[in-house]
Amino acid sequence: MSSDDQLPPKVRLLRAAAELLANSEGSAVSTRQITKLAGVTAPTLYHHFGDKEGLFDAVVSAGFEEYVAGERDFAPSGEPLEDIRRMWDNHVAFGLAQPHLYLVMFGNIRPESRPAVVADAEALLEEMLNKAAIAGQLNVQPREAARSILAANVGVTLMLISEPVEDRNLELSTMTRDSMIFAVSTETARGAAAEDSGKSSVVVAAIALNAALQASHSDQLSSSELKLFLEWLHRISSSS
Amino acid sequence: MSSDDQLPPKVRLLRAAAELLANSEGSAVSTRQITKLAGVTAPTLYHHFGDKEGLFDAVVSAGFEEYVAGERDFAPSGEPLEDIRRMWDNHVAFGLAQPHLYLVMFGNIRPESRPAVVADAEALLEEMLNKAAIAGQLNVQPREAARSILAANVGVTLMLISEPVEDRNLELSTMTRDSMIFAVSTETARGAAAEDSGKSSVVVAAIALNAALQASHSDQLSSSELKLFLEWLHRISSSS
DNA sequence: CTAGCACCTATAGCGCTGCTATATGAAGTG
DNA sequence: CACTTCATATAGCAGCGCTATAGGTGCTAG
Repeated sequence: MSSDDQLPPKVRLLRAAAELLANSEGSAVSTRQITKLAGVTAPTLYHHFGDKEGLFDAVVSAGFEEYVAGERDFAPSGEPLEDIRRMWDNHVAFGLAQPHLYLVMFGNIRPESRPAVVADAEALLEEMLNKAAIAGQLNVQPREAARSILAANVGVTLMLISEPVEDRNLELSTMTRDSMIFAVSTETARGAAAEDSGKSSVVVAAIALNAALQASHSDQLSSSELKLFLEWLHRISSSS
Repeated sequence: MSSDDQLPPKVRLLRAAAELLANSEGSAVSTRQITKLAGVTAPTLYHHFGDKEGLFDAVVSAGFEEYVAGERDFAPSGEPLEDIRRMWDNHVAFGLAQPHLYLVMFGNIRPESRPAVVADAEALLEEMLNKAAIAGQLNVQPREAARSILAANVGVTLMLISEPVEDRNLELSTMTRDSMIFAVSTETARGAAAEDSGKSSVVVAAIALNAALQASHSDQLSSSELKLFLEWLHRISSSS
């Protein structure tokens, strides 16, 4: 109907879907709205994308690259934990800027069906947490920390989206963010404590070494040795 | 069609909706399924509940009382923070036991539309956090803590629901739970491994682990394993 | 040049959805 | 009995995701 009759229908469908997803206020977006705006008919949509979810996945993966670009751009500050904070804030900002797209990406939850985008976001976080682990700043396994932080990050973002705009208080985000990061990190921004009741420095060091070994393949050990070594390392770093 | 033709249609509709919501696997629940199971026709539903969402709200508020009952029953342990942990676990357990009902309650997120059940759950948490605050165990305002903890709690539960049953790792829950509670509390139970924040590498991490292992005897490895482990550690830490 | 083929798009419509205009029955009240 | 009020049913609307079928388009082989 409108957007650039020159472009191929596939692109027009993508743009129409993205536009409707970005601007639709509350109600759902139908295939008929999309095809009408794109100036094509239904079978064209299903020829190119299989079904509605396929089209949405395509829109999401485009939106995800935008998200990833935001996550990666201002990453290397030298302080991994500070970068984690920025990734958290960027995640929330993305969700609030494009709530409908965000809801399609992270809010469309069904039992036992894990969207690919969640795994990607998790990997992104884990990557950064690995750097923190290498720097000895992590208290737990990077993978577990990534899952935990992402779950809280999504929970906060969903809660903020569901609130009326005027009530949205970003302090909820920063507070939860710092709580999570503080809890998984070795930061001591709090009244000092003895090491008798928490993780020992052995565990912290083992986690750091584990992450460092996986980041830069050391050739000091043969592959079979390394395998056993890593297993022992895991055993040590998994002990409470 | 089945359930107790004696009962008034309103109750039969509620039970049918609850049953379908509990047993439906993946796909959505339609009004036709509900009315057929209840043995009534469509206008009856709309006469009593206004629309589909009204019926679901009614089911939810019944389910919520079940949820609240679980939250309140084993509450007064004398340790408010311990009670918060139980409320968290009960929340997750409820979500995993009745995922579809939970998704209707907490996962049906739309921009600027806050379900009543969220506010109720928040109030429940805040009430308990107030006790912690009175006992001087709280670091932040109970209201803020409740919002933050609930957001993380919902985020974790949604993430667990979206995972395949066999992959569900409740450690994600306990870890996030303790992170949140620890961060808002005045508890000082942490193993502080104060680390010079110099750039760590494989070597530095290996040296740190080596030192830490010798300082505190880890019993995760047998003595022979430990001997070989230390040798490899030495090989790594002497490289480059 | 034409035949064949692969790709893309449109017409028309199926079965489903949430919902309702209208009508009928039942129950209580003057 | 007449009247009102509440509760249920018949029948159907507009919208949904999706598709069987057919036709148009452009490329390549003979």
